[in-house]
Amino acid sequence: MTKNEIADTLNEIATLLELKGENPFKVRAYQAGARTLEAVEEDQLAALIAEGRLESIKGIGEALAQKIAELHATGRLEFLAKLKASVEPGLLQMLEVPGLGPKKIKVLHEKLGLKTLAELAAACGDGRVAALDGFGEKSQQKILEGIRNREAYGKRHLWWDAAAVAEPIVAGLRALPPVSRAESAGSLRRGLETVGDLDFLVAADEVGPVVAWFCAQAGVKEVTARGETKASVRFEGGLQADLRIVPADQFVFALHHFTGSKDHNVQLRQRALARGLSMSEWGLVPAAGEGTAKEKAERREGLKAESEKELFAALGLHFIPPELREGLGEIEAAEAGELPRLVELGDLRGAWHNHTTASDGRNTLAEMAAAAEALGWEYLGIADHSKSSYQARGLDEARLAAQVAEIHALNAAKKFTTHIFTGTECDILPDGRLDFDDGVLATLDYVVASVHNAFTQDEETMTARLIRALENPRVTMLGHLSGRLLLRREAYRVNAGKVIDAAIAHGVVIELNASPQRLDLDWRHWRRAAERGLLCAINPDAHDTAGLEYVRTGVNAARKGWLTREAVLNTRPLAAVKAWLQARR
DNA sequence: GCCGTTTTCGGCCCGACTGTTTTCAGTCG
Repeated sequence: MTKNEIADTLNEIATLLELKGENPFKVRAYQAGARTLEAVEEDQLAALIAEGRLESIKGIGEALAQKIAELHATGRLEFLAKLKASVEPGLLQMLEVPGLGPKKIKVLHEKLGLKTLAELAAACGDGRVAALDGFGEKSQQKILEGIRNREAYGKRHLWWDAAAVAEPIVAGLRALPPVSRAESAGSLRRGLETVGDLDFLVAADEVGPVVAWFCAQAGVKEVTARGETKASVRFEGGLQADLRIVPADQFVFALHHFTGSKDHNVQLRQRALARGLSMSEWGLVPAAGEGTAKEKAERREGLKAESEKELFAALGLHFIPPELREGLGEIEAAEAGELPRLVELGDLRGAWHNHTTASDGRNTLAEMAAAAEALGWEYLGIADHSKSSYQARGLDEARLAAQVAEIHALNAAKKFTTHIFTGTECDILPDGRLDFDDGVLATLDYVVASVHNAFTQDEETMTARLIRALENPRVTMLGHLSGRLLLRREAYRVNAGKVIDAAIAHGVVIELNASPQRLDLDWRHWRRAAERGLLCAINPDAHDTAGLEYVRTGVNAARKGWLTREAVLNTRPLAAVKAWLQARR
């Protein structure tokens, strides 16, 4: 196991112990051990284990050292297996309900004998929860809402998670002998922030082996449909996937159809009709004449298209990238030849909002720098939390100064080709002041300002708070403007339009936080904001080396927001970025 | 479970907010 996987395991133990009502300091010892481990470099960990010197690390004693060594060597832990077996799995799910923590769950379990979310919902429904000591009407209502939200949200999945499932499937389909083409379609292909189910489209001259492979994949829990041209399966995680198999000459039409969106398709079909054509998943055929579109397509009366580009061209349009197909004016723009040249993943040369083990990150500064170099980035910004974010081990002035010195030394040593910028993710305090004073901020290359507390302020207060922060000339960019967590937490109340106006007025960048669960500021704002001069930074908000790759979802969202390379600061080369930051100081 | 010239037990431990409470416990970031 890697150090971060071991740390995950220690945290899992902590959660289980907490649910069992263990000594809270023991729980904290496991959590502290996990954090300590993250701050160790991977090869250093292997050496410490080999030399039996794990216990020389502060925070790791005899018990943790033994468990870490066992996990490192075998990836398994008997202690954890037993612990897991002794805790009802339903109780772990209850932890995901907002407002429920280990203490309350323990009470619900012991006093009412509740073991599952369904039982909990029922107990809320008939008032048994409100009657418990320490609970009341409001708690009961909040729990019920939480469970219902969870059910509603549970139908969708983060794009990142869905893509991780879909990509090996597309690769697997393409490797099958009868398959000439395979793509995923639907909202996944359009790069939407959440995905309902997966759609796969295949061109193949033989159906049987493709359906058989699809239904027999690892992770398939249930085959819900299995027909001549179509199959549906459900995976362990609840994700549903549909497979459609078409003849090669229908592939392009079907791909376009199943990519959607519905609005886009409706508009495009209207356009086709106005030109005497009928468009469907079967093909693009003359609207008049004998038979349905399907029959005409089968008689090969329609357009032959090898690519979507040809399909759009037949309707007098430039190619519309899938991300833009939301029925929000892309057809008009394609007709006028005014589609933007959208930013691409390969345009990015770095990013700013990233964490290290100094605050709540899980990889050290050197590990993050090495990972950025491996991605070919010219620069990497380090923006660890500021002191008020106590829970994230935010840095105070002294620790920040030490980190700045460490970064300067790293740059001077030229160990990595990637230049490291010094920054902070500075808390915006409830009144709009910043967590560090200007003198401290002036020692940094840049400042990301973000809200991490007092989420319940009213819209006017929150808007004024953000604008006050933007008025500080030391602020370079605004972090995750709305604070939303997709499928988990709504945005706080804020007038995004006014905040965007203020950012433009003060020359402050707004980040497109590319963390798969944030994608904040939402792509729906970007087109108009960028037209009015707002500059974007696609920031991964990485908390470990793998997290740097979140820029991929960020680019999806940026493309959905019609952003060009010019609108995104981190497409600029190092020298240009240095000059830009210098000019703002 | 970890730590220690307070050295083998007793302390470890942020602050705001919410909802439940007559003074606080639990949750959350």
